[in-house]
Amino acid sequence: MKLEENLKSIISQAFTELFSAQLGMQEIKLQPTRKEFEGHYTFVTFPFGKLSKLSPEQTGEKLGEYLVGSSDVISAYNVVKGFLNLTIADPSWLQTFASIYNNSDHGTFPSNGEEVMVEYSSPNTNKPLHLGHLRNIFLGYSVSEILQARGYKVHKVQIINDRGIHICKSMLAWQKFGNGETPESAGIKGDRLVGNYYVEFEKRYRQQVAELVEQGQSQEEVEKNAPLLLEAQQMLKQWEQKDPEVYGLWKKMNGWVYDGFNATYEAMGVDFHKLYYESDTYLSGRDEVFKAEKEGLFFKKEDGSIWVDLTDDGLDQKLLLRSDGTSVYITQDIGTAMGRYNDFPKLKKLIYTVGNEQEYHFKVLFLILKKMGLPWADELYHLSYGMVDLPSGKMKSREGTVVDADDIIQEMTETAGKHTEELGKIEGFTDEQAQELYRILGLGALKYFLLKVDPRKRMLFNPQESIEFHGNTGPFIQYTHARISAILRKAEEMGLQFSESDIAAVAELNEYERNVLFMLNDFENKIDEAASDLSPSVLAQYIYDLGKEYNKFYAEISIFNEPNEGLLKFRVAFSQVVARTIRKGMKLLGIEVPERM
RNA sequence: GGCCCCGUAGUUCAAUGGAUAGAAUAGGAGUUUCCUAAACUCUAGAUGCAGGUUCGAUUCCUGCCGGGGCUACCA
Repeated sequence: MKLEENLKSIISQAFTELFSAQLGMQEIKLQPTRKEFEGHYTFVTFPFGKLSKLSPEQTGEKLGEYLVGSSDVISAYNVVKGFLNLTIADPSWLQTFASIYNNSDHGTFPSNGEEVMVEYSSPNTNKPLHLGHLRNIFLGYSVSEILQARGYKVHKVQIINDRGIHICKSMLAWQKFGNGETPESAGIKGDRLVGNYYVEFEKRYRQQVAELVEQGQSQEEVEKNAPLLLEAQQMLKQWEQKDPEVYGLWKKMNGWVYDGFNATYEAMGVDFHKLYYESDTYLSGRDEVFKAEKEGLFFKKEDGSIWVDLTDDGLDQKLLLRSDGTSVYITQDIGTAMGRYNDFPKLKKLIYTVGNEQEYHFKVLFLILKKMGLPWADELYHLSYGMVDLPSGKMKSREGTVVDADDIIQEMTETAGKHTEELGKIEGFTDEQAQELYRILGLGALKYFLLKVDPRKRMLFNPQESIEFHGNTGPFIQYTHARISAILRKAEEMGLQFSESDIAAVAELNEYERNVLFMLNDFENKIDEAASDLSPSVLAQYIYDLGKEYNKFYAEISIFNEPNEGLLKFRVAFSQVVARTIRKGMKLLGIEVPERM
């Protein structure tokens, strides 16, 4: 039985015997004892005065006395006000350690038979990926990993916004202002090439608008009627009619973009099981809306446009189909959601990883689907995250303050290389090994930085200072792992083999060992918490704390100076479990961990 | 205007209604004969304001002040 379960059942039993009161295991909450007090687990007695008919202090005393007397799991207790602090006996810790050591699946839950879909990334094809996408991508990937460890079957998907006026703008600019260059001929990534033409279009368009305004036309008028814009709109119509030339160009340029995106995804170490393309789905949802309108769920205005009225739910009226019968964004989303439950009928949850500026959109979407009576509408979830700000404020493409994803990954890698070389850490590394290490460190720093913050909150990213490699960072954890790996290598050379009987040689644990064992024992709880909150930050903080505590142990204890061979073996095995837990935890954040650095 | 989110050390972030509000950085002082000093040990420093709910509030409620977002027949 797990340590905490065991404690809870003993407490429950104590209530029955001492106070003739029934207290279910679920009502018993244990929290880690604060550092400044003696003990490991704390039971708060304030709420149970009614059951014990005693003051909180007296309740604590009675319970503590009973617990120490009736079980050898608890070796001591103390009461401070309404807090009963319980000290776990070393043999119980050692027993806990043995069971974790022997369970190589520690940190992986058995399958729960449920399927979930996580949508993330979902870029437009007219712009390269930027810092904001990175938060999205790392978050979506990590959440997927966490849910999988928690026992779900996870489908990672993205929807690619591959059609629309924006891509036509890039295409038009490439046709009119380009020289027929390709990613190969220009020597740049395809997504950036296409993005450059989008920027080119916007530049020329603004130029044209300015010229026309100068000639006396009104700004508002011109913005809608500038010849360049009309041309782009014409192109979109041709695309919709599958005009061979336009369609061919669209395929070609999107192909470039996908090659570019894939290179970036690969560099980031993320993947997808299935891609949805908006060009396949943009017509879906229309029929359903028509149907629902006939059933009276939606209403039609005189001009023929179809709307949903959400004023009863505290929201507005929302357009679903234009007067000409064409779809808007949300109509497509209705269709794609239905399509997904069609593709995967067993889906339990559908999670959309999308920035919090779209909270209103998803609120409306989910409400509409619910009104349409879809049984799974309650299982839709918007995994909303805050923007990534720069010290200069918000990223704005117009002001050229957007931080490009490829650039930042490269910068981080270079910074990692610089630090590593300064510290003289790459002795014995080949060039390839060194480059690989820099990649792992740079990417690890970046991922950890973006994931350690509560996803819902807006956060600040300072590219100038780059990312610190000290303190609460990815490289700190990676470093800890590399240190432990060195110990394990040495232990292997010495031929040290831990077996459970070595535990007998451990007379007493030290403070660090107890703290670390407490945390190791808590690993699965943290995964569970991260999975139910859909928040990798919980886990990131946990791994950092674990690494920090181990570093204290490391600074204090000279493992190989230990004359007691059983104790030595225990400490090696202990280190081994910490390393394993760090690796597993970091994997759930999508972060690789080196053996040496 | 309406709706939503956020205000915590100089800075970046923590804290299922629980104890003396934690870390990390930056500042000050230390620790390398020994398993990797990207480490460790001291030290100094914070809940926007005003009420309420209760044994107890950073957390829940109300008002105010500050910051951001959404509120398109764009995607």
